[in-house]
Amino acid sequence: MENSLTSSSNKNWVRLKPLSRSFYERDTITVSRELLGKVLIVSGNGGSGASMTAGRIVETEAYHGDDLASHCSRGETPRCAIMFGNPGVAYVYFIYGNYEMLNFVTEKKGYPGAVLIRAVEPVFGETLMEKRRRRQPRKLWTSGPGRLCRAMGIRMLHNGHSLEGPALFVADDGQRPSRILSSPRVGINAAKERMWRFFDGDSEFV
DNA sequence: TGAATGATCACG
DNA sequence: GTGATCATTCAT
Repeated sequence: MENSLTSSSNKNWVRLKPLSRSFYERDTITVSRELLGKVLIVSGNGGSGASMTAGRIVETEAYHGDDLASHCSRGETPRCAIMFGNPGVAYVYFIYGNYEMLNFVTEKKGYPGAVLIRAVEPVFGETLMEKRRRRQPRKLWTSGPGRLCRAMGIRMLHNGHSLEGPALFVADDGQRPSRILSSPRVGINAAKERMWRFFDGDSEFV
């Protein structure tokens, strides 16, 4: 017998299909909201063995071209060039000398947009997440953009990687948050009036 | 509350 | 080349 919510079988998550490019090729704010409740699935361990982790997205932030807080607010630079490119691609950057941040490129090619993934709830591969997050309590495994990248093995090598699978993708398993809330973005000084942080109001991981 | 830690970008 | 800044995290 398998319970779809509690089973630890890989197959439940592996069988999920990646959302297609068209999901991402839309308004960044729409994509930010619709990503809540979807499942992020990451496979591979930098060549050092098989691994898979999965987490339900519970917190996102929108960034786009007409936005003083965006990396692309002053036009195209080497780092943010990927935001001008194809949607449905990972934009990963390294910051504060320590942390990777995972984003998904949105909007039509030529207009820069991305969604920052700020928190997920672990749903698969928790043993591996715990190991990667060394002794931290469960709630600190994936609550925060740097933490979730650590827990799920997301590195700079994922920058530019397609989100149409199989190494890194998002899938819809039918679950949706019952309450979506919004607020100003975290750690941002510019454009504070924009309520472009979206989160699951019932999640303990935000 | 502040240190850690290194890539990025604007400037010249 | 230089220095200020940074979509953070963790320990004090």
